[in-house]
Amino acid sequence: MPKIRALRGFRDIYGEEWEKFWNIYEVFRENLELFNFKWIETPVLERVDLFIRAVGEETDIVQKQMFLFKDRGGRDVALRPEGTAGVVRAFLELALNPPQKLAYFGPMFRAERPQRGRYRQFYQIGAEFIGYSGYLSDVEGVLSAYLPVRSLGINVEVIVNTLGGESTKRSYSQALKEYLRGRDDLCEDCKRRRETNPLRVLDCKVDSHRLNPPDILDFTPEDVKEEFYKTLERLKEEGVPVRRDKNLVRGLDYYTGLVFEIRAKDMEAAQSTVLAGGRYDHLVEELGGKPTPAFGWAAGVDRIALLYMPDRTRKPLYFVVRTSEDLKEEAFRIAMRLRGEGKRVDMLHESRSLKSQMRYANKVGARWVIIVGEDEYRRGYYRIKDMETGEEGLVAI
RNA sequence: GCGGCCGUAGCUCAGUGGUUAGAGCACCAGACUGUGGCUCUGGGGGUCGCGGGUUCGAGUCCCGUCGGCCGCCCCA
Repeated sequence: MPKIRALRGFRDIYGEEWEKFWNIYEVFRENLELFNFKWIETPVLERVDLFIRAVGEETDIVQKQMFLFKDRGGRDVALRPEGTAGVVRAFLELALNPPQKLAYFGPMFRAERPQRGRYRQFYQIGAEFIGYSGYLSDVEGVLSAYLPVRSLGINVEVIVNTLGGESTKRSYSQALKEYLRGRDDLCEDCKRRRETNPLRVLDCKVDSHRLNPPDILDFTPEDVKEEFYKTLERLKEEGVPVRRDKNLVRGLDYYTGLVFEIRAKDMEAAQSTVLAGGRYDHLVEELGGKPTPAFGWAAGVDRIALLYMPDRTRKPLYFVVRTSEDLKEEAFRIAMRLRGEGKRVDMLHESRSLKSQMRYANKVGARWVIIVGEDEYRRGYYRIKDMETGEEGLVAI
């Protein structure tokens, strides 16, 4: 029989990596608890219109990366490519009153070409501040993202920029196009991009262009600009390693104001962005709610797992072995009794020689081996061996 | 979606078109029978990713396909 393999870009998360995922989630959970977040789990499958409206018709995510199909009722559905749309939909559907801080953790799906730190099913931890406006909520939003990452001990920097607002975005985009048209020293990709997606030219990896494009801040209203500077200052005061990059842009249409990325310093550029987000003041309205300001971010768990080394402190392992198969039941009883005392205990069930059981106990890292032996058992004892010192002692059953 | 590199044992890999495809590690079992690690000995395990083609003969050459990595695109 030919083996059935996982689909391209889909994978099994197992053992040590699963442990990492869970630890990363725990650290985020503890940190978000400090901000009084509520947790929410929304469906993996939604009507495709939700994402078209939320993420943007013209984005690559919607144009070519969604897993799309018709369900049995003929509805057009999609596996969620990101988390914000579903959370905002739920916010409206559950008729929650703003303000709300909602956090989530789960798989997202995008049909991209997979590579390291990029999978077709990937995991995000995200947080949404719905019904929050003002620069302090921008500050709180970035802090709620930075603190958990810092707790994980990852060496990062925070990069921020502002998109100013709807009208700013448009007029800036126009000005940028005109600026780029006048240049013939761009790479081939950028020459194409300057018409289709001029903002993208700004973070082109080919830095030989030596561009000096117009700054979006010059197109931003004074009050928004002031708040942006205040945000930057407050973040520095809070000890966040933050800097502005006027070329930072985000791929989702719904962002309106502050945008930010958290980048790992010890990682190749392709995987270095481990978390990103920003302000989206029009999305709630776009999905049929009242005008509601909001801010959110999502962390890429798969990428964080590449950087995070857990200080795994598991309980020491007790391993129960027996000298003959007749004592298997008794060994099992002892194992369960120790588990009842909260100890981590394991044993083999197949019949193997004592030597083989010992070898196995050693391999799986047992700290202590409980030896259930015939002689001792008759006298009402079992033997306990310290696998580090080799010392043995008798314990009454 | 585009381009490049790659695919041989569980893992890392070797294998000038020519017998029954190898190594190290890992695994299993023994080494004067109730005790792990070290050493020694032995053993199991491979449709050479999959499918075609060329050839007397293909792991080796060609095509396709699937998968991985890297770059692009894009993004967490």
